[in-house]
Amino acid sequence: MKVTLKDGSVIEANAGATVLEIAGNLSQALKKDALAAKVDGKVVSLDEAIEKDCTLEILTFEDEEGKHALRHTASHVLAQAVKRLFPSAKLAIGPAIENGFYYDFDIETPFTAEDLKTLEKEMAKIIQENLPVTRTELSRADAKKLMAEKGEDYKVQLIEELPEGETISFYTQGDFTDLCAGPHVSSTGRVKNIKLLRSAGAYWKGNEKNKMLQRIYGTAFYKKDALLEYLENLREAEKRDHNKLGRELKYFTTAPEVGQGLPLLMPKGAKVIQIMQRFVEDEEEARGYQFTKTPLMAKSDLYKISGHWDHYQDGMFILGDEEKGEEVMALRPMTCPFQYMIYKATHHSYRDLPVRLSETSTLFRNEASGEMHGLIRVRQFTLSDAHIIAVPDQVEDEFKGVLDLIVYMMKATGIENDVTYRFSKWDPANTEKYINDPEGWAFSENLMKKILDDIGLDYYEAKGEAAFYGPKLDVQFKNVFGKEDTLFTIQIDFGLAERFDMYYVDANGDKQRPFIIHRASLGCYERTLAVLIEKYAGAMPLWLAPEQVRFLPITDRAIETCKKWETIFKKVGVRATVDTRSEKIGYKIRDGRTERLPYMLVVGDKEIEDGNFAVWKRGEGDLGPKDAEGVLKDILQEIEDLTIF
RNA sequence: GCCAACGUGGCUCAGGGGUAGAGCAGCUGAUUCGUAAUCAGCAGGUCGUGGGUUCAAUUCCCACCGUUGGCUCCA
Repeated sequence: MKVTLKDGSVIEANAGATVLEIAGNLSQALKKDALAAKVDGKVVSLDEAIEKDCTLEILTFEDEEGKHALRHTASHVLAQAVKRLFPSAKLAIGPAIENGFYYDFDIETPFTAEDLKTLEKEMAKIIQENLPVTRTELSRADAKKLMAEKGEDYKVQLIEELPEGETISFYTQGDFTDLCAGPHVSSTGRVKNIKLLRSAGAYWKGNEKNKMLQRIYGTAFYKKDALLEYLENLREAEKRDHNKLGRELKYFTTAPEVGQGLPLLMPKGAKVIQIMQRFVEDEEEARGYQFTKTPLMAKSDLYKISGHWDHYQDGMFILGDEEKGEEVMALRPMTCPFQYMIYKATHHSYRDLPVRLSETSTLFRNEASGEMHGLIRVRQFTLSDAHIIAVPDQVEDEFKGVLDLIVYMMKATGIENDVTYRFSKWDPANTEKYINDPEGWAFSENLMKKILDDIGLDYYEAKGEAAFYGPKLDVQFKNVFGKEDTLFTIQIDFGLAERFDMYYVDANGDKQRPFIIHRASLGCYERTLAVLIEKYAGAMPLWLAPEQVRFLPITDRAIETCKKWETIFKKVGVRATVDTRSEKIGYKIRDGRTERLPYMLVVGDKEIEDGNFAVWKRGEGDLGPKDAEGVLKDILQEIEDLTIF
């Protein structure tokens, strides 16, 4: 039998030889690090017997699939440890995930932090035992019988749900057997470096109507150094956590009396948001948007038309009790219906379209109490919102124009390489959540797909992530904990024009339904601020820095000169202050560094004499004395360079 | 909303059944200083809130509120 290797070379092997045996002929190093293999493109365990000619690729921890196999086995080791220490626990599922693995258990009492330590020790034992991991296949009936005998109700359910004809396989290590498609590494001894990270509740099948299971998250690495480095990186990343740093640097705070999800933006945070807002509004105006200012609340009637009353009521703050005969109002969770009323207030010819209505819009959403997170998930936020009402022919160009605007905003804030694009589609099975109009969905999703492919955007598709009225292109960002959130979004809405009876008059004098694009250009400012704090570890780009320049007088004699320059800097739009405290220069520098100031300009007797500043620049340190006028010019130039492309 | 952990002065934390401590920040005074913390003094907390157990609770128990991570949801 001929086995073709990754490098194209062909080796002879006996039919029925296992991958490991074949690999053994290759090189000791590769054999030692081998975790799994790819045979004809299919990932398999190393004990897989090969019967006929094939291509073979050995997978190590360097390969995604190898990493996956190791971590998947680690999750089985965890499950085995749980079954040993908590025999009554029932197994649900335990996959490898991006940076590790988890396993869900149904257990009477949730795991404590202590339990995790004990489990980790038990896992170490199982690893020490170096149990071979073996695969067996069973018929559907036998598989069900086996799991039912063991009382593994969840596994029985999983088997029942497997499609007809699917191979049903089990993996066994010592006294532990689990339903699993595999592949796995060859023995528990291969899983060397594990760490359990946390326990958490998780609903069976991710549905909150189902029972809550106990999930344990962990990670595993092939090399110990890599594990330690990963854990260290986690700690480092968390130092950039906007929720900690943003408070320390006085961007925002919260107060229990004000409420959950209602952050208070302090002067520095408010300043950054103001800068972004001005930037966005100026840019949008230049790109043909018109601005509106609409009410923060409306009668329930409006939301009944829009569909929010049916699809989004849980997410709204509702005022007034209908049963008491009061008028029922709701704080707005979205801007759309308000801007639609503006559109409807005028008759529109096809010649008027597209109409681009923008609004810096404060919205209210009643998030579940466990959901709030710093500035990223809040109950009140301000969105750089807009709706483009267009004739069908214009949708493509408008969509591309919006994407161009968003990319422009990302370049200005420097985050264009930190995002991923998600094409969010509906889930036909979930008629509760979505407008049930399969034709409309098909049309708008195809249209969006065509546009995305046309642009050549690198995106992935996600079912069940659409808005209730149409598909979305979401620009996703991961925070320091690896949690992903939507930063910007472009949505094609095929449903609401009909509901609101919005129309334009076409060339034949007939009424036609327009398409509507919903979009956010720089997202919601609170969230964007959070992202910037994490991205830059609090050191805002110069043009966004709430304080750009601080003058540091060395003695009181220099205060007057500093104040004079402060006025000059401010006059040309540079945000400058003077540190007039009677402290040593080292103390003031230290303070400025902690606050991540972009520039500190030190002024002493020498500088006054020579008309200089001793320049301290963030990231570069002490640059020595420079001509005062020249410094101002350079700073102004730098600010301009950052925002003009 | 659900699961877990946590809640001590503005911040970071120590302590622990007998009614609280440090550093930083703040204030006052002195110092006028050359690139990551000048010195001294002062002030600041009914230990998240409310119940319960106890002779006694900040410490133990319960509930609520809040914070953090996860689930569901989502800009």
